Amino acid sequence: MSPQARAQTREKLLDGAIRTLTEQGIAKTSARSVAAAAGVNQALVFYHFGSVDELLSEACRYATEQRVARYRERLAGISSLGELLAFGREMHEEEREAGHVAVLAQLLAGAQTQPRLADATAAGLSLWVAEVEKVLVRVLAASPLGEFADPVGLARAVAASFVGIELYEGVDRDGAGRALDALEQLATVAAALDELGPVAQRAVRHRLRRATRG
Amino acid sequence: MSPQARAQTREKLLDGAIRTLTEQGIAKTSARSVAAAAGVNQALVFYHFGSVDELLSEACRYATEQRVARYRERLAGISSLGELLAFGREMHEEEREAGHVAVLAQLLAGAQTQPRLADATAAGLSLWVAEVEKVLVRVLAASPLGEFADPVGLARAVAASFVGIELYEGVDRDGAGRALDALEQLATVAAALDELGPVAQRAVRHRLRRATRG
DNA sequence: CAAGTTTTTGAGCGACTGCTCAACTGCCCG
DNA sequence: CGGGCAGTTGAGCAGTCGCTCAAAAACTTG
Repeated sequence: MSPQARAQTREKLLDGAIRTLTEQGIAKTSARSVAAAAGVNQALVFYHFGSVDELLSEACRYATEQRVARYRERLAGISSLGELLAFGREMHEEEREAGHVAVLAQLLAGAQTQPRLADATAAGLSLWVAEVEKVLVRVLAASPLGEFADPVGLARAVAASFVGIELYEGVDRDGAGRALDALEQLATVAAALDELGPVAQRAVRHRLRRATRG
Repeated sequence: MSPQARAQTREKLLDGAIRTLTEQGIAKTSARSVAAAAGVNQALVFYHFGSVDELLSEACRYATEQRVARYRERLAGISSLGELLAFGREMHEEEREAGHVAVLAQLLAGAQTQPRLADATAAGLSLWVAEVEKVLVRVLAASPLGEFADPVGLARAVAASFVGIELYEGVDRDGAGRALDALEQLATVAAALDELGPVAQRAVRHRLRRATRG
């Protein structure tokens, strides 16, 4: 067998794992169902990855790295909270059928009781967190009110919340849409605060300093 | 058998389902594992509920109604975003071992491909959404800036985000804690805006009106 | 072409799944 | 006391699970 064949089969299995995870859910993702989605024999899961958990761990990394790399440029162009939210929405719609983000939601659910999977999922999610953090650092640095928020914590909150909203969308698409609308509206409000005149700006900053000192 | 015995066994199974769901995850929740946690025979799952899915659906409703009823009074006393976030954190810590909220996260993950479960989960989550919405309506009505936010959408965003942060906590407790810190800080900022003097208040409102009109 | 290595396969193991069922228990009512 | 019945049980069925393994197939090298 050629060395490319090995990589090809591994890739088929990784893609099959991601498709199965998003189409059938973590509960129905098995060596046989993944192999069927990949169009190969189920024994190859164990030949190439050793165990199902290991395959899922690598699939998590594979899917996340792929997506992060794909969107890195667009993320680099984001300069406001509104744009960040709009980006999240667009990316989610683009990838809906491929489900490369929902993978994380399914794996997070499965990871609650499987330490091996928990590590891989945490690592995968942290790739997104790191990207969001970069954006937030930039956005907050550009905002006169940026000093009143913690980009590190917010990046985690944004990434985790997105996972939750994604799961919610699976059972109530309209509700999830309205939730995203409300958040975008909130981002608009935040942006408007940045554009206050100098007098109002100073009053706001003064009040915020007093409030966040105690 | 007395009619109370029937209700007793059902309750044992419902509690067993919730415990299994949170301790083992959706993937390892089966008629036998739930029955073992409940201390009864596995056949009773089918005698009393007809199927495992039906048991999980009822367990979702059972757990959510129980929790919402238990916290309704405290929710009624909340009058700011900061208090709402602090409440979420407290409730989560109180129930960590019982896991009555994490149930929703596990069920949401399982519901992505099981329509029967999706309905029950959506219904369960909507109980929380309704409570959060009441709080938000009150909080926003009391805030001079309340008109610039949509309580219906925000309630859904808050509830879904909480589910996501809960899942995130399962793989990175410190990260989740920092995320909650950042959100509380943000709530402090929002509260501070409410307490601006009349001149700054008017400037802010004027700017927000212009920004959210377009 | 033959020998050797890597990859792929189908069959099969024990354990588990959802679910059924005949048999059994304990209670109410005649 | 004796049916009748709600509730409970363990055994068992067909199917899937993770995983193993010997053998076949595909490819590389001499």
